[in-house]
Amino acid sequence: MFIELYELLLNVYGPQGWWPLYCSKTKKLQYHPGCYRSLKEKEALEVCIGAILTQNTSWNKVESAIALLHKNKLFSIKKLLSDDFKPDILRCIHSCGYYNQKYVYIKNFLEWYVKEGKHTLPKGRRDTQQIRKSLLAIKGIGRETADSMMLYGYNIPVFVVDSYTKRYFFQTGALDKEEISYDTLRLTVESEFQESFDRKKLHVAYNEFHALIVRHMKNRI
DNA sequence: AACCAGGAGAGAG
DNA sequence: CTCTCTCATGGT
Repeated sequence: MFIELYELLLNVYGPQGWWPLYCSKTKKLQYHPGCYRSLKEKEALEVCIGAILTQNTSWNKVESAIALLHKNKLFSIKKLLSDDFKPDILRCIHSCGYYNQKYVYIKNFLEWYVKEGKHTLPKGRRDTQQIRKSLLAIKGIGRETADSMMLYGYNIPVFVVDSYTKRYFFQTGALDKEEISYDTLRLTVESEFQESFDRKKLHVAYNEFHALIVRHMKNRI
Protein backbone atom coordinates (compact mmCIF):
# COMPACT_ATOMS: atom_id res chain seq x y z
CA MET A 1 0.00 0.00 0.00
CA PHE A 2 2.99 2.32 0.43
CA ILE A 3 4.03 1.41 -3.10
CA GLU A 4 0.68 2.61 -4.41
CA LEU A 5 1.15 5.96 -2.71
CA TYR A 6 4.62 6.20 -4.23
CA GLU A 7 3.36 5.53 -7.75
CA LEU A 8 0.49 7.95 -7.25
CA LEU A 9 2.79 10.80 -6.24
CA LEU A 10 5.24 9.99 -9.03
CA ASN A 11 2.44 10.20 -11.60
CA VAL A 12 1.27 13.53 -10.23
CA TYR A 13 4.57 15.36 -9.76
CA GLY A 14 7.14 13.39 -11.78
CA PRO A 15 10.78 12.79 -10.74
CA GLN A 16 12.07 15.41 -8.28
CA GLY A 17 15.80 15.13 -8.92
CA TRP A 18 17.04 15.23 -5.35
CA TRP A 19 19.63 16.07 -4.14
CA PRO A 20 20.09 19.58 -5.63
CA LEU A 21 23.79 20.39 -6.09
CA TYR A 22 25.70 23.65 -6.58
CA CYS A 23 26.37 24.61 -10.20
CA SER A 24 29.37 26.89 -10.67
CA LYS A 25 27.96 28.32 -13.90
CA THR A 26 24.59 29.45 -12.57
CA LYS A 27 25.97 29.88 -9.03
CA LYS A 28 22.83 28.24 -7.72
CA LEU A 29 21.75 24.81 -6.49
CA GLN A 30 20.02 22.77 -9.18
CA TYR A 31 17.80 19.71 -9.20
CA HIS A 32 18.48 16.94 -11.73
CA PRO A 33 15.26 15.00 -12.36
CA GLY A 34 15.81 11.43 -13.53
CA CYS A 35 19.56 11.52 -12.84
CA TYR A 36 20.69 8.89 -10.35
CA ARG A 37 24.45 8.74 -11.01
CA SER A 38 26.86 8.19 -8.15
CA LEU A 39 28.36 11.43 -6.89
CA LYS A 40 31.92 12.64 -6.76
CA GLU A 41 33.51 13.11 -3.37
CA LYS A 42 32.87 16.85 -3.09
CA GLU A 43 29.30 16.48 -4.29
CA ALA A 44 28.59 13.82 -1.69
CA LEU A 45 30.10 16.04 1.00
CA GLU A 46 27.84 18.86 -0.14
CA VAL A 47 24.87 16.56 0.39
CA CYS A 48 26.08 15.69 3.89
CA ILE A 49 26.61 19.33 4.86
CA GLY A 50 23.26 20.28 3.38
CA ALA A 51 21.62 17.50 5.37
CA ILE A 52 22.98 19.02 8.58
CA LEU A 53 22.08 22.59 7.61
CA THR A 54 18.49 21.70 6.74
CA GLN A 55 17.68 20.28 10.16
CA ASN A 56 14.37 21.91 11.14
CA THR A 57 15.02 24.61 8.53
CA SER A 58 13.46 25.41 5.17
CA TRP A 59 15.55 24.39 2.17
CA ASN A 60 15.73 27.80 0.47
CA LYS A 61 17.92 29.06 3.32
CA VAL A 62 20.24 26.07 2.94
CA GLU A 63 20.53 26.79 -0.78
CA SER A 64 21.77 30.30 -0.18
CA ALA A 65 24.11 29.13 2.59
CA ILE A 66 25.81 26.51 0.38
CA ALA A 67 26.00 28.95 -2.53
CA LEU A 68 27.66 31.47 -0.22
CA LEU A 69 30.19 28.89 0.96
CA HIS A 70 31.13 28.19 -2.66
CA LYS A 71 31.24 31.83 -3.75
CA ASN A 72 33.54 32.66 -0.83
CA LYS A 73 35.67 29.59 -1.62
CA LEU A 74 35.11 28.17 1.82
CA PHE A 75 33.76 24.83 0.68
CA SER A 76 36.74 22.62 1.49
CA ILE A 77 37.38 20.15 4.28
CA LYS A 78 40.45 22.02 5.44
CA LYS A 79 38.74 25.41 5.67
CA LEU A 80 35.60 24.02 7.27
CA LEU A 81 37.74 22.27 9.88
CA SER A 82 40.02 25.24 10.53
CA ASP A 83 39.01 27.72 13.20
CA ASP A 84 40.66 30.49 11.16
CA PHE A 85 37.59 30.72 8.94
CA LYS A 86 34.98 30.32 11.67
CA PRO A 87 33.59 33.89 11.48
CA ASP A 88 33.31 33.70 7.68
CA ILE A 89 31.65 30.30 7.77
CA LEU A 90 29.20 31.40 10.46
CA ARG A 91 28.30 34.37 8.26
CA CYS A 92 27.52 32.00 5.38
CA ILE A 93 25.33 29.64 7.37
CA HIS A 94 23.78 32.27 9.63
CA SER A 95 20.40 32.35 7.93
CA CYS A 96 19.89 28.61 8.44
CA GLY A 97 19.34 29.09 12.16
CA TYR A 98 21.03 27.13 14.97
CA TYR A 99 24.22 28.26 13.27
CA ASN A 100 26.44 27.81 16.32
CA GLN A 101 25.64 24.17 16.84
CA LYS A 102 25.38 23.41 13.12
CA TYR A 103 28.91 24.74 12.72
CA VAL A 104 30.06 22.25 15.37
CA TYR A 105 27.95 19.46 13.86
CA ILE A 106 29.59 19.95 10.45
CA LYS A 107 33.03 19.84 12.03
CA ASN A 108 32.11 16.71 13.99
CA PHE A 109 31.05 15.02 10.78
CA LEU A 110 34.13 16.09 8.80
CA GLU A 111 36.48 15.01 11.57
CA TRP A 112 34.90 11.59 11.45
CA TYR A 113 34.95 11.68 7.67
CA VAL A 114 38.69 12.25 7.26
CA LYS A 115 39.37 9.53 9.84
CA GLU A 116 37.15 6.71 8.63
CA GLY A 117 34.09 7.99 6.75
CA LYS A 118 36.12 8.45 3.61
CA HIS A 119 36.69 4.70 3.50
CA THR A 120 33.43 3.36 4.88
CA LEU A 121 30.79 5.59 3.28
CA PRO A 122 31.41 5.27 -0.49
CA LYS A 123 29.54 2.49 -2.25
CA GLY A 124 28.22 1.08 0.99
CA ARG A 125 31.23 -1.18 1.11
CA ARG A 126 30.48 -2.13 4.67
CA ASP A 127 27.14 -3.23 5.96
CA THR A 128 24.37 -0.62 5.88
CA GLN A 129 23.67 -1.13 9.57
CA GLN A 130 27.31 -0.54 10.45
CA ILE A 131 27.46 2.65 8.44
CA ARG A 132 24.27 3.98 10.01
CA LYS A 133 25.57 3.09 13.45
CA SER A 134 28.84 4.95 13.01
CA LEU A 135 27.03 8.00 11.59
CA LEU A 136 24.60 8.05 14.51
CA ALA A 137 27.54 8.05 16.92
CA ILE A 138 28.50 11.52 15.65
CA LYS A 139 27.06 14.31 17.80
CA GLY A 140 24.68 16.25 15.58
CA ILE A 141 23.66 13.43 13.28
CA GLY A 142 20.36 11.78 14.04
CA ARG A 143 18.35 9.18 12.14
CA GLU A 144 16.99 11.36 9.37
CA THR A 145 20.29 13.13 8.73
CA ALA A 146 22.20 9.84 8.67
CA ASP A 147 19.75 8.21 6.27
CA SER A 148 19.70 11.29 4.01
CA MET A 149 23.49 11.20 3.78
CA MET A 150 23.51 7.50 2.91
CA LEU A 151 20.67 7.67 0.37
CA TYR A 152 21.31 10.97 -1.39
CA GLY A 153 25.07 11.16 -0.94
CA TYR A 154 26.19 7.57 -1.31
CA ASN A 155 23.44 5.63 -3.12
CA ILE A 156 22.83 3.32 -0.17
CA PRO A 157 19.18 2.19 -0.40
CA VAL A 158 17.41 3.35 2.77
CA PHE A 159 13.99 4.96 3.16
CA VAL A 160 14.22 8.38 4.80
CA VAL A 161 11.47 9.19 7.29
CA ASP A 162 10.57 12.69 8.46
CA SER A 163 7.65 14.46 10.11
CA TYR A 164 5.96 14.93 6.71
CA THR A 165 6.14 11.19 6.12
CA LYS A 166 4.24 10.31 9.26
CA ARG A 167 1.67 13.04 8.66
CA TYR A 168 1.16 12.01 5.03
CA PHE A 169 0.74 8.31 5.82
CA PHE A 170 -1.69 9.18 8.58
CA GLN A 171 -3.72 11.52 6.39
CA THR A 172 -3.99 8.97 3.59
CA GLY A 173 -5.00 6.23 6.00
CA ALA A 174 -1.87 4.15 5.41
CA LEU A 175 -1.20 4.54 9.14
CA ASP A 176 -3.92 4.55 11.78
CA LYS A 177 -1.90 6.85 14.04
CA GLU A 178 0.83 9.43 13.54
CA GLU A 179 2.85 8.34 16.55
CA ILE A 180 5.22 5.67 15.30
CA SER A 181 8.95 5.33 15.89
CA TYR A 182 11.35 6.29 13.13
CA ASP A 183 12.86 2.85 12.62
CA THR A 184 9.56 1.02 12.87
CA LEU A 185 8.13 3.06 10.01
CA ARG A 186 11.35 2.88 7.99
CA LEU A 187 11.52 -0.91 8.28
CA THR A 188 7.82 -1.28 7.47
CA VAL A 189 8.19 0.67 4.23
CA GLU A 190 11.52 -0.98 3.36
CA SER A 191 10.19 -4.52 3.78
CA GLU A 192 7.31 -3.76 1.41
CA PHE A 193 9.55 -2.14 -1.22
CA GLN A 194 12.22 -4.84 -1.03
CA GLU A 195 9.74 -7.44 -2.20
CA SER A 196 8.85 -5.57 -5.38
CA PHE A 197 12.06 -3.83 -6.51
CA ASP A 198 15.62 -4.87 -7.30
CA ARG A 199 18.49 -2.87 -5.81
CA LYS A 200 18.68 -0.28 -8.58
CA LYS A 201 14.96 0.41 -8.68
CA LEU A 202 14.95 0.36 -4.90
CA HIS A 203 17.39 3.25 -4.79
CA VAL A 204 15.32 5.25 -7.28
CA ALA A 205 12.15 4.54 -5.35
CA TYR A 206 13.57 5.59 -1.97
CA ASN A 207 15.14 8.67 -3.56
CA GLU A 208 11.92 9.82 -5.20
CA PHE A 209 9.41 8.71 -2.58
CA HIS A 210 10.84 10.85 0.20
CA ALA A 211 11.30 13.83 -2.11
CA LEU A 212 7.76 13.45 -3.47
CA ILE A 213 6.23 13.34 0.00
CA VAL A 214 8.05 16.56 0.93
CA ARG A 215 7.00 18.18 -2.35
CA HIS A 216 3.39 17.12 -1.88
CA MET A 217 3.12 18.22 1.74
CA LYS A 218 4.79 21.58 1.11
CA ASN A 219 2.24 22.46 -1.57
CA ARG A 220 -0.80 21.90 0.59
CA ILE A 221 -0.17 24.05 3.66
C1' DA B 1 2.24 38.57 14.69
C1' DA B 2 2.23 33.84 15.85
C1' DC B 3 3.69 29.82 13.55
C1' DC B 4 6.82 26.72 11.42
C1' DA B 5 10.56 24.68 8.29
C1' DG B 6 13.56 18.45 4.33
C1' DG B 7 15.94 17.73 13.60
C1' DA B 8 18.94 16.57 17.33
C1' DG B 9 20.80 16.46 22.08
C1' DA B 10 20.27 16.50 27.00
C1' DG B 11 17.77 15.72 31.02
C1' DA B 12 13.79 13.91 33.70
C1' DG B 13 10.47 10.64 34.76
C1' DC C 1 10.95 4.15 26.28
C1' DT C 2 8.30 8.94 26.09
C1' DC C 3 7.86 13.87 27.29
C1' DT C 4 10.00 18.64 27.52
C1' DC C 5 13.30 22.19 26.81
C1' DT C 6 16.84 24.32 23.99
C1' DC C 7 19.00 25.82 19.87
C1' DA C 8 17.67 30.64 15.94
C1' DT C 9 16.58 32.62 11.51
C1' DG C 10 13.38 34.35 8.03
C1' DG C 11 9.17 33.68 5.26
C1' DT C 12 4.03 33.72 5.59
